[in-house]
Amino acid sequence: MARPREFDADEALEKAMELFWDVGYDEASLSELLDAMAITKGSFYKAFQDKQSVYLAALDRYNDQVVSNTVAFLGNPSEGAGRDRILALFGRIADLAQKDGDRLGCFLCNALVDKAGGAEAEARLQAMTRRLENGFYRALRDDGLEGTEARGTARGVLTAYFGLRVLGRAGLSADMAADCIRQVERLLGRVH
Amino acid sequence: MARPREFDADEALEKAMELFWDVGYDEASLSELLDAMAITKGSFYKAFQDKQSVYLAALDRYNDQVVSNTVAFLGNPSEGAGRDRILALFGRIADLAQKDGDRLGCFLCNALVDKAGGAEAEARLQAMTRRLENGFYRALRDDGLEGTEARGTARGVLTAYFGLRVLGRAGLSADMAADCIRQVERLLGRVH
DNA sequence: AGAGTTAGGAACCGAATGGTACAAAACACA
DNA sequence: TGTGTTTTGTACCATTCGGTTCCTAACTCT
Repeated sequence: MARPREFDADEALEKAMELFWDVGYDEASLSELLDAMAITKGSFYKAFQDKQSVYLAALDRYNDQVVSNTVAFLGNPSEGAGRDRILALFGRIADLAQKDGDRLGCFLCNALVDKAGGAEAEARLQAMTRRLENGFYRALRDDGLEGTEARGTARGVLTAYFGLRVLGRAGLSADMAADCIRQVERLLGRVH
Repeated sequence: MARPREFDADEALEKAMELFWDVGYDEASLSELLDAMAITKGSFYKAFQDKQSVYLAALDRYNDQVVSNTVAFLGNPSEGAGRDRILALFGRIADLAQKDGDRLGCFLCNALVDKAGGAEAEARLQAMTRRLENGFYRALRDDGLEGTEARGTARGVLTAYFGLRVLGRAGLSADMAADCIRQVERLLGRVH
């Protein structure tokens, strides 16, 4: 029994996430944010609390969508052996990154470096990082790797993942990407 | 034949670099910058052009000091074999990072993700990245690795380097750091 | 000491920042 | 067709942003 909302909150949050992903927290001004979300200031502060809470919501959204998707892929036996899933993930990232014009990188990685959004943001980022690490870990366990061995390798893979993501945002070349992949292969004992 | 400067420009630039390193370009407001550099606005704009040029100068300073130092270490035969130099570098970084309270990471890596400072900044960042890669490359060549092999491995090491730096800024634990090092060892064929 | 030159500092600038207040508009329900 | 409720858009808020102006202070050289 009231006026209905004229915008899709979920859609607006998606656009907010894309902006934060691209330019970070501080660089995304409120007016840019409103433009991206295609709403006005009134609606913004009625639907959400403030800029920071939208940032946190964007992080949650990234977790629910991108990270979950990635972890699910890593844990999906129908995608091949665990190490092949990891390699496929890296290949996908490298392909995406070497298409010039991407330069987005990984929101989690970017936000980790950004250090914005206060303690609440950091807690979410740490949780996401752990999820990713555990995704790699479980994929390696699927290949029969022993616990501590899988844990160590998972962390090495996580390190390479973030490194590749940074290079992707820096605009890595095709052959650079190929070399990175090859090193991950070696890390996983899958030398061609 | 004029009034002498009351502050050390080099020292002020050092402080500016430290602030940009810590919080990035946008998050470092002019007033914070002035506080850190311990000068007033008048001196700032008299001695430097504007905020961005100080940022560029800070990047140059990082290149001249930190990156040069790192590359020199990687190329110094008296520090042991090439791969041992690389491992020593990673060990140093991990040690520094696991001391809690650091959380600075690498200015180059942070700035790469930040994407601030315009095209001039990006050119410097790309140059620095190349210097680092070549530092790894030359260290590997010192161990007798063949050209393309050394290039590929250098890029894998560079990826791990950035990854470790991101994790360091995220506040990695001691055992996480140890695991990362172990994977680099494996990458270099120096399994213990 | 005086002239010339530069640094320092404070006042000031318009623009943009994140955020609030409030009236008008658009709906659901009676 | 009112009436109540919520959204929307606009005007407004203090504060801060990066940057300029300009006067005074401090110094060197003659």
